[in-house]
Amino acid sequence: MRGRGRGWRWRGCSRRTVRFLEPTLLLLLHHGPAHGYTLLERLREFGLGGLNPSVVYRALRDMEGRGWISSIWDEEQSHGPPRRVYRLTSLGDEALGLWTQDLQETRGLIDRLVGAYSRHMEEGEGEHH
Amino acid sequence: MRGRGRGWRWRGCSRRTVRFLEPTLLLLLHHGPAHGYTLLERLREFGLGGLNPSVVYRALRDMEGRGWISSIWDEEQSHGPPRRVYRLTSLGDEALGLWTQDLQETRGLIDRLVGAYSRHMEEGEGEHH
DNA sequence: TCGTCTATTGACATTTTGCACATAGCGTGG
DNA sequence: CCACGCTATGTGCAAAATGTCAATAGACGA
Repeated sequence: MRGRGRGWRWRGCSRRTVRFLEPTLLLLLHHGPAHGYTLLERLREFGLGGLNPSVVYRALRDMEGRGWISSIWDEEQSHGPPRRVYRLTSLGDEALGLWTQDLQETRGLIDRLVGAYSRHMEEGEGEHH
Repeated sequence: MRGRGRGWRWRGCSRRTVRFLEPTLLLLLHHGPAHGYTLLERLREFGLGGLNPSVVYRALRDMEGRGWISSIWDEEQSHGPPRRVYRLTSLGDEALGLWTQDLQETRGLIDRLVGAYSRHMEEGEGEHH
């Protein structure tokens, strides 16, 4: 059982969600520094809700490893343990630009696919396969 | 070293490629039955070139496991070993429809992301982070 | 002090992916 | 006939990505 067998919509949250996690985080940080937990909530605005926190924190640490973002412990504290403040670096700013290009290319691909599909649906109308 | 560390464009071919492999294959088969090797070549039309054959064959077998496509050994032979002919099933036809919807949602998400990015670029012009 | 809410992190199992290689029929040149 | 190259498909495995569960930890109220 490879997990590929059953179901075309996978476990957990949709695969799509994770694919867009990093660019979305970069975008959110492009607006200004933020805490991880805050980002977690703001992700919902972009339809990336229901993500397991550790997935998000992991993404943040990975991006920090790449030098896209930097983090420090927040001085002033709220209701809880110390929080990290993440901030976009200039490298991350660049990365966001590249991601944006990449997303646009992806959109081009989707357009071609969906276009070909609907074109073929109009013409053929059911005499395929 | 998790592989996440370095480089924002991963090994092999772009990650995007694999994610669109299945819907593209379904679309190609929507036009009519075809051999695996043929599909492999036609993928280039959609910008999915440079894929390792085993990746494509694996996807085909997985999709067959899900009942989206069916295959039989081709009777007449060309220059080589026996070939399989893949054909879309009605279940696969449905799956293609669902995939198309999914792709359109994905496009919506991209639009929101790219939109937010360019909007923020126009306003702010470099006083962020 | 016990439970609950906010935050972040760690560890581990499962799944996905890429790659290298195995198999195999046919044609061709020597 | 044999080595070689081309067309086709399939296997196995290591490495990477992902999902889940649970640990840690401070503040706050009853």
